[in-house]
Amino acid sequence: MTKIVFMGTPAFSAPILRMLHEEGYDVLAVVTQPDRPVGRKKVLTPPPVKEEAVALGLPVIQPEKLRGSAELEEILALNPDLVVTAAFGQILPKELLDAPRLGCINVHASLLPKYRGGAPIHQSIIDGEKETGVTIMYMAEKLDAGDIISQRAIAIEEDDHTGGMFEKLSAVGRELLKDTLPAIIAGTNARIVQDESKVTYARNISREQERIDWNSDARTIYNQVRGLHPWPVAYTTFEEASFKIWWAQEGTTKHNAAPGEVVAIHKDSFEIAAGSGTLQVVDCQPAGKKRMTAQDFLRGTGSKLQIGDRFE
RNA sequence: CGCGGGGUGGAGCAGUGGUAGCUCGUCGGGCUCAUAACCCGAAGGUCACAGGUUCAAGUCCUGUCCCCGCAA
Repeated sequence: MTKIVFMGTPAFSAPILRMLHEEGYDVLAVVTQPDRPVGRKKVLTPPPVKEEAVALGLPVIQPEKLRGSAELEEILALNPDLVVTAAFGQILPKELLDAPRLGCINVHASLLPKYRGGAPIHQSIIDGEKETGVTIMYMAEKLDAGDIISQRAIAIEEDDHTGGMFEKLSAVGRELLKDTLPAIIAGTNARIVQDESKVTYARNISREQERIDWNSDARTIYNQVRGLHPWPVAYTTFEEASFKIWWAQEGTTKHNAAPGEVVAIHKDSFEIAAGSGTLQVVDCQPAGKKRMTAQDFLRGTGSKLQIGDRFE
């Protein structure tokens, strides 16, 4: 039975771990990030992979930093045949990369060499891609640069958003890994060097990327809104305070207003002028309030909203 | 003790110390070929909690709990 050490952290990774366990692989240990303080109250919260591991009765290792740690020695001492990572969130030191007999493989949520980095799902939607997928690859010292073993593509639909794609891609990754593992273990798998000329990057989303630029065209802003939904959410500024736009669509009202101006108010939505076209806000959150439908916003806080008001 | 906004019928909000209101939803009725439209009516709130000031507190004071925006 193949001995595996699994390394992963968020909800994307948990189903993959579960699959390994259910398929009968010998998961020696699960390595995940330490419990982190979450939210305003800083409640110490275990990462989803830890909860999954505990539920499956698997040993958990949570190094603050892998390189040079006692936990690293612990992992090496387990002498796994294979290390499987999926959104682990830490760089693996070379001595670990070189250790397993079958190597270290990674499940990455993009069609490499496109979208190397920590936010491939967000970025591909923000970019308006029609297709993305999952890559299973050998890990190299350089992030997401290792040789490709297998890939599976999946469509990004018009109304897909990051949250939904996370789930879809997690399932695809789980199935693809399940289908690919036998060849990896048998040593009959493909091994394709990445075409460096086609590399693109998807760095972690910055605060600046979350802010809406009303000069952009409506399509671009829509992609940004759904690419940042449901986390970390696109925002703009209204009456000097931040204003989150949870969900929107491209509007149809014709206008020649300045970007950011309200150009239409409907019963359950309102439209803001973009560089071209309009963004029709459906779900929003004024500063200090909870998320609400545009209908609720227009009934209460936004009841004074009128044509010509300005979002910035 | 990081900064700030806020807790009022099911939802979103208003409310200047003196009878708790608005829009929507819900229920009943009406109009209509019909409707998410319109008309009439009804139910539904110990105004987050605990003290205090006052003849009188949703409103003023003090403390506690909770929610949210920003910053970490």
